[in-house]
Amino acid sequence: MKLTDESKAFHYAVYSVVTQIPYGKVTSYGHIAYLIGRPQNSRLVGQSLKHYPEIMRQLGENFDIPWWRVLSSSGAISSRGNTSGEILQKHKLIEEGVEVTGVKVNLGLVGWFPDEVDS
DNA sequence: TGGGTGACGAATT
DNA sequence: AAATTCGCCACCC
Repeated sequence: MKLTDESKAFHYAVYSVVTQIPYGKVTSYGHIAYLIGRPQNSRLVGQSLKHYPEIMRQLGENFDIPWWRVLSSSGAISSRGNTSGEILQKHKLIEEGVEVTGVKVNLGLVGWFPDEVDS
């Protein structure tokens, strides 16, 4: 995974937003893309989270981020081919008091969709 | 370099 | 309510 200056900026922006999601709340890939001014790049937000351990290493950062608070716009835990990551995400959410029925959460209840965030 | 891909989203069945 | 369809676009061969 190679990082250009451009993609580094993107990843930093993503992580800045993800770290601001409150405990017990969730948001969507698309809303993160919106908040960082790249509304057409929701898929790239997913890729960023998928590879975040290596990306953070390459960026020289070592903090962890609450990736489990990011869901699809329908409130469902996104499928990624193997179930272990999804199971873990569900457990992490339940752990912080979020009700998960099947793979879904009630966004009206625990959704976090601000119009802007701190930069 | 062109085409397949995807932790997506909105609209449409 | 759930599955399909289609648009999207950076990334990676």
